[in-house]
Amino acid sequence: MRYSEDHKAKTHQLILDEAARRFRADGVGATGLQPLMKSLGLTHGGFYAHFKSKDDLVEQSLQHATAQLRASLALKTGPDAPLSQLIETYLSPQHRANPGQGCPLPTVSAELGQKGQPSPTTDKVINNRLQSIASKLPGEDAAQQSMLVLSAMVGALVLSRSVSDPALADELLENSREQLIKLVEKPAA
Amino acid sequence: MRYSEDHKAKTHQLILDEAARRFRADGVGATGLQPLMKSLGLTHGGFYAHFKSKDDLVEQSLQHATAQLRASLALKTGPDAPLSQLIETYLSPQHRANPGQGCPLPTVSAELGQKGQPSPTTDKVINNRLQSIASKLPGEDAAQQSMLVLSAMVGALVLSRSVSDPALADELLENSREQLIKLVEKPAA
DNA sequence: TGTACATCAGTGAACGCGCGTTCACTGATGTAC
DNA sequence: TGTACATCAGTGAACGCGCGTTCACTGATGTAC
Repeated sequence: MRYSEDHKAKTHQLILDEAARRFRADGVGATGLQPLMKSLGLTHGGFYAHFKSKDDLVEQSLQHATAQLRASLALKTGPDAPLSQLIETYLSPQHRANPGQGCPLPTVSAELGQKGQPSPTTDKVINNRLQSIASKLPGEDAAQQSMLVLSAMVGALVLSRSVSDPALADELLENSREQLIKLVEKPAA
Repeated sequence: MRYSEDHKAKTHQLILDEAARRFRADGVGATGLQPLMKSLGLTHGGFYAHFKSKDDLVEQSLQHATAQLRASLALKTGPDAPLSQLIETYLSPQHRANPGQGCPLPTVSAELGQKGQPSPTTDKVINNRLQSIASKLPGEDAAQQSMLVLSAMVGALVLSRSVSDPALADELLENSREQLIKLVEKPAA
């Protein structure tokens, strides 16, 4: 059957949306193309009309997730929001509970890095975040400090999601958040 | 063939050693039991004389890695070494380059957490680390601060390993290390 | 306006592959007599 | 001391399964005449 002009582009976006969500929520390795396509009401064979390979989809999903996230962040908090607000959002229970809609660094990027297949897109995402953080930090070593801040943000999310005791998960998230905010508001001399 | 009395225990340890290394270096999902046993000169069928399942091996490997790490850390740095030394070791190029011998939190625990199958052993490892860090921190909120410190340590390692540009990987590791040491030596009021 | 043809997103069977797990079997050595 | 038997760590074929990928095919719609 032949479809309307923009039909293929729409399907392409549907696959990308769902893949970006699943890759972050369940992991790249644990996400099969067959179940993915089936959940969209499609058969798996058609996948290769849209993407060259699974690796291609992973790469595009990573970029897609980044673009989505930037857009949604721009809505919630303006570009000149204070750093504490960014930390508050990043280390929120909502973000922890919804990896599929969240930052790909603790999920997709970490998984690719562990496999020894890091993507240059991860570098871009990190550099972007670092710039954004550094621009909100006072002092001469804002660039250096921004790396510590980003590490703490990603690490707290990873740890909070790795733990089996919900109380410990909450503590890790809350204390990291509060201590980090305290740090960026009262930087050490 | 029948073997000497302690032969089975030795084989058990060999499997555990190699599994603990591979799970951290390559990931749990990417480590097959067949290649694992073959690399030890054994056939895969014999695996189930030693472990109930792959999940059982994962759990035991996580505990094994933790015990190994505690022993090697006790050798390198005494229990009353300053926090800066612990950070220096954790965020060293050596640790980043050798996940198979390193801390399981950024590797195995993170992977299990992402899959939604966190192990209580992870909780124990984290609690242990937090206590060790907090005991070396001054001030009343040492327990709260220790969570930020551990988050930063794990996050810096994860990010540094996720990046494709070696220069950026070095920067992330070095700056996180230096800024974190600066923080714990000159805590904010 | 009506008919023949081209297009191409999507179909679904099939491919080889590696996975975790099972199981009947092997055979060198320890034990019993 | 010599022989028959029990033990059991390790063997290797086989199981069903889901994976990524390929490919000949379908059929509704747009285009050409």
